[in-house]
Amino acid sequence: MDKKEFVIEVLKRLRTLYEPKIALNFSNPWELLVATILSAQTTDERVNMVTEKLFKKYKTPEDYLKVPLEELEQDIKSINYYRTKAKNIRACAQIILEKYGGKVPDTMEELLKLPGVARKTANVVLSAGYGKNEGIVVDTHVDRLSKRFNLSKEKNRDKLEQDLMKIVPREEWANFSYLLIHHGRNVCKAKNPKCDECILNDICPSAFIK
DNA sequence: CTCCCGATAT
DNA sequence: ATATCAGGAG
Repeated sequence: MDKKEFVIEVLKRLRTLYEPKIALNFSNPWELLVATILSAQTTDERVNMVTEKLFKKYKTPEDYLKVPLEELEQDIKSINYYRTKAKNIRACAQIILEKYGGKVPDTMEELLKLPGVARKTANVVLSAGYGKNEGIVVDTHVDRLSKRFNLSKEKNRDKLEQDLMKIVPREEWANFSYLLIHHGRNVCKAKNPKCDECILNDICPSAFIK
């Protein structure tokens, strides 16, 4: 089984366990952008707890600029790096209003110009927000599982993404990321992977070796 | 490579 | 008390 066949089989099996959907709650691209900025180094579940209240108070980019920065900080206080993230969200709101007429950009190039947005965040917005497959979301789970699957040895996230883009069929890019993220959180954990109960343990090159 | 930083599990 | 979680900027 080569890498491409391996990926197809992995997707087929993981689909029986999880929905290939992002775990973040949102109702439009702007909310998705805010949620994704908040999700850096933070679990999606915690982000959802915060955004449930946040999105009732703040609807549009303008709403984030109406209140003092300190107020926004308090509203996201239970999130990691809340000061940096509050500042980035406000700066994004400002730029999106001034440069993009209030609409979140739908291209990689423009998204990467936003503060607090690198390829991971941009790929989430493009795939989950706009249904575009410009790249593959590579977070810590996709990074770790790709290496355990021997799909790439790249340490550099951007280069790892390039490797994956050559192996995974384009129409599956989004599914690949979200299925691996779910499996990484539940079974193929960073520290103590549950290989004994993993649906992939008969084909995984790293099964049972630690 | 350092800084940003809180919640939850153990 | 300490480990774990899990991106981006400078």
